[in-house]
Amino acid sequence: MARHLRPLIRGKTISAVDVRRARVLRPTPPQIFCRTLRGAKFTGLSRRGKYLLFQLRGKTAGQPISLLGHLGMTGRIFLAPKGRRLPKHTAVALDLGASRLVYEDTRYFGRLTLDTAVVCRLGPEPLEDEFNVATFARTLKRSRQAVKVKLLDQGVVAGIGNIYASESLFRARISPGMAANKLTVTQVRQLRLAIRAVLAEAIEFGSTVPLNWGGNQPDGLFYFGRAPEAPDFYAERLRVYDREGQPCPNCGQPIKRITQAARSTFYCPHCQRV
DNA sequence: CACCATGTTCCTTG
DNA sequence: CCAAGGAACATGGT
Repeated sequence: MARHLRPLIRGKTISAVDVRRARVLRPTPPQIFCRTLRGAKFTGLSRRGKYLLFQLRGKTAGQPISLLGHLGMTGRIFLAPKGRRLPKHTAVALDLGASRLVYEDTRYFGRLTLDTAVVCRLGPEPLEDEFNVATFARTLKRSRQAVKVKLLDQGVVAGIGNIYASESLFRARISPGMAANKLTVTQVRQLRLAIRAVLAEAIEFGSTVPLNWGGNQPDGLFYFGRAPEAPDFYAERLRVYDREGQPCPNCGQPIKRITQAARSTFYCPHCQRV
């Protein structure tokens, strides 16, 4: 998403701010949000974990502004022509001249805010050098929680959600119920590599999906891999997630579904025994 | 009607 | 102080 949007918004100036659901700005007050962004210019866009970090320069003093975005479970951010009708669950629309940057979110779980405090609580970036075996092992040693549940903790390593937690453990052949502090160093090493491979592949997949939703596109959520326009070979992209009862791609035994911390976990009981 | 859903944060309990 | 579990948030799909 960051790679897709970066070139589209760079250099664009916000001429008007339309907030339709103030909830997604939390905790920034709507007034502050609008006043800060009106007249500001986009200078860059980066990502940290699941967060998008928009960089801008303010209207009056050209002061640097950080705008933080999170898509929650159902959020989408896209550029649409000004004339087009906004989708039903549009939370914020930023006027950029001929086009608009639209943030829409059916469930309004996501955020678009000036408060960037959450990013300093995030663990290492999984694809950077800071995510190393020593740190990862030390963090896991401190917890008796099931490793699957621990992977959802963004303070351990940033950016793994419920889908890729199951996928990573399957790839590492580790049982999701295993206590985090019981993993051997070999398993920690395998898990780290699995996480990297799974996420790198997911980003690669994302780059093949057209993200130019304009409200008239299918409701594809690109990271779920169900966008109808996605290339065919990605149908098999997720090996265990949402595949209860289907044969394991390794051994053919049926994939199981269990509940951990009130979330679904999918795994192969044969391939992931320890 | 019941149950499920890609995420985070707050509250309670230990 | 921390860990862990559960509810809450809000809407839509099956």
